[in-house]
Amino acid sequence: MENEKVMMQRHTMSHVLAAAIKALYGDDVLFGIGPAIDNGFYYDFDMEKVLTPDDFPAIEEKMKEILSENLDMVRKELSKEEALEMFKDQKYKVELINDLPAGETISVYYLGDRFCDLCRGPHIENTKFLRGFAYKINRVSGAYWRGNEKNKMMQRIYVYGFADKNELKECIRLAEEAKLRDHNKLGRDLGYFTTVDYIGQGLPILLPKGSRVIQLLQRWVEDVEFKKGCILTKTPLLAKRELYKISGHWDHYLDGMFVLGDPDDETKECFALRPMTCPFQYQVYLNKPHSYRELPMRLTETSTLFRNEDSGEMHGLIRVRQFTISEGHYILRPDQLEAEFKGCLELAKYFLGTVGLLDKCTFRFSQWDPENKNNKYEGTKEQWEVAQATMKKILDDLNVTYDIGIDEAAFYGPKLDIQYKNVYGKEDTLVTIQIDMLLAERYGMYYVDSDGEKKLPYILHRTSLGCYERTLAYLIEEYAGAFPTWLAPTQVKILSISEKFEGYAKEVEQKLFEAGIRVENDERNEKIGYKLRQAITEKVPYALIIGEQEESSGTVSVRNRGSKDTRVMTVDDLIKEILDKVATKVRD
RNA sequence: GCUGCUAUGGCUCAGUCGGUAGAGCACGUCCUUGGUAAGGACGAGGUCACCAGUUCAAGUCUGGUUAGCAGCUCCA
Repeated sequence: MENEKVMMQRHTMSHVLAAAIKALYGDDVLFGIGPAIDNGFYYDFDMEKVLTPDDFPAIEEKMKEILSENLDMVRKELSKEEALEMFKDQKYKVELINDLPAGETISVYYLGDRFCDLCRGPHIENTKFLRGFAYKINRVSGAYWRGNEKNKMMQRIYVYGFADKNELKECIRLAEEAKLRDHNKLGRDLGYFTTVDYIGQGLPILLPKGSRVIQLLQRWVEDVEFKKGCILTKTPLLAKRELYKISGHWDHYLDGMFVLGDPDDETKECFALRPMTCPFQYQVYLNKPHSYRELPMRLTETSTLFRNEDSGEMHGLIRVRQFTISEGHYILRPDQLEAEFKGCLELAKYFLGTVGLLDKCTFRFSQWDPENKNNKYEGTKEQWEVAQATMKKILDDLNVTYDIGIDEAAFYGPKLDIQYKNVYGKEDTLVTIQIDMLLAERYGMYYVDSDGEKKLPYILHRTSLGCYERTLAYLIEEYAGAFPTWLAPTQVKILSISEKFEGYAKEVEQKLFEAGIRVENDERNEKIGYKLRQAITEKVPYALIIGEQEESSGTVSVRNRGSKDTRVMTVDDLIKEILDKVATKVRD
């Protein structure tokens, strides 16, 4: 297969890179691993010299030199003892050799006499076959040995690599283009959000535009949820440590919580900001006894949460320490689980589809780790197997295509996570639907069934549009800042030809304003072309040009974003057109 | 949290060998009274992220802190 061939070329190139590093920086370099990846390859090194982009040209030059030597890639198989002897000065290789399963063939590859690496292969037979291979060093960064943060951090050199130089060019071009959509840049430039040193990491300020978009989303989500039979709650943003002890969060997630007071001093009150809404919303259920007739009880809340993420984890609006989420907890009878799960999934798909993000979403069935290292998960193996089997059946019944994520579950149950990738390809969870068969018991939540017995309900934890900050970030990236009319913070910008027409401009502004349209009037004494350019830069969907012709005929000249044509129409027709777009939430 | 990089007006960036700051855009005022992607003049705006240190002298050198970026790790 073509793809396999490219991956083999990339893999061989990683040996060439290692050989170049060896040639340039000597024999005391410790070598890690060097696999092929999607857009090229990387190699991990442990060395004194700290690499910077200034070193890239020399490394690329050395790689070119090695490639020009037409070296054979020669495979040799060794016994474990021979391999250990050969790599006795390479501690990472020794570790890899010792971890190989007994009986596994150990092979090494010689790149001429330049470099010899422990490697399973296969490889391109001779570097002359890599002559047309196009590559460019992308970046160098830190990476833990074997991906474990307890291990030493090595230097990882990422290289773009393709069989064809046009593919390489295209890859670099796409990366450059992606940068232009980056919400963390664009969102700041366009005035959606900002950050302030002395407020702190992960605590963005939503500026008027960002606030407006989130308000629009939030009102819409709350209205739809109401129509779906959800019950609104408003619960506190913090609680005493005792609440989190019941829920299990104190034991499982203390490090991730903002604690007010000394968590270890049991003689004093200690509060913590909420990292989730579950235990708060359960109190609504616990307020009084419930009959089976009352279920499902769909509790929802637009809920602000606080999570003390590690300092290096924050990213724009995607990973923050305070965020607001449309969080729901559905208390149900076991026989209602499938139907309610389906309802949650449909709701999420409706929201994501309408805002235009669903097409790029993937679904992940997040399961526990059966080994349950570090006691991360509550409950018994049997309980987990039941919960996961139930979820699998539901997903299969609903024809959901999903990946499985082992050790990605919540501590109380399996999840369906709806994932989205940012412009750099980094994936995060947008929406989650979780089955919880454990927590009701911890809280003593029961219902009285038709037979008069007290029974434990199941709980569905779910978000409907996920975290508003994160969703806003993805929307900025998806639309490159040019929001569809129904979501645009400013829908219309009025540009008058001169002061003489400001009276009429104001009249039009007022009419649009009264129709509920988000309108701005650019009153500066600038030429129309200049004002228009500003409107385009701000990515406003509608620019209205107003002058003598418009005033005398009671019309406006409409220039839509992305179009060079102008339409002359009455203000009423314009209002109708915009309100129609808002009502149907079209992607325009 | 880890590795590396970065920090000069709202934005993009100059600032040489250490001698207390500059441009363009944006903003304000005025002129221009205009027709579809930059009309003109003038003006205001900076404790050079913060705190120490070295020095006669620090935007510039050193250390620390904070924040931003990329990646790793983590993510209820």
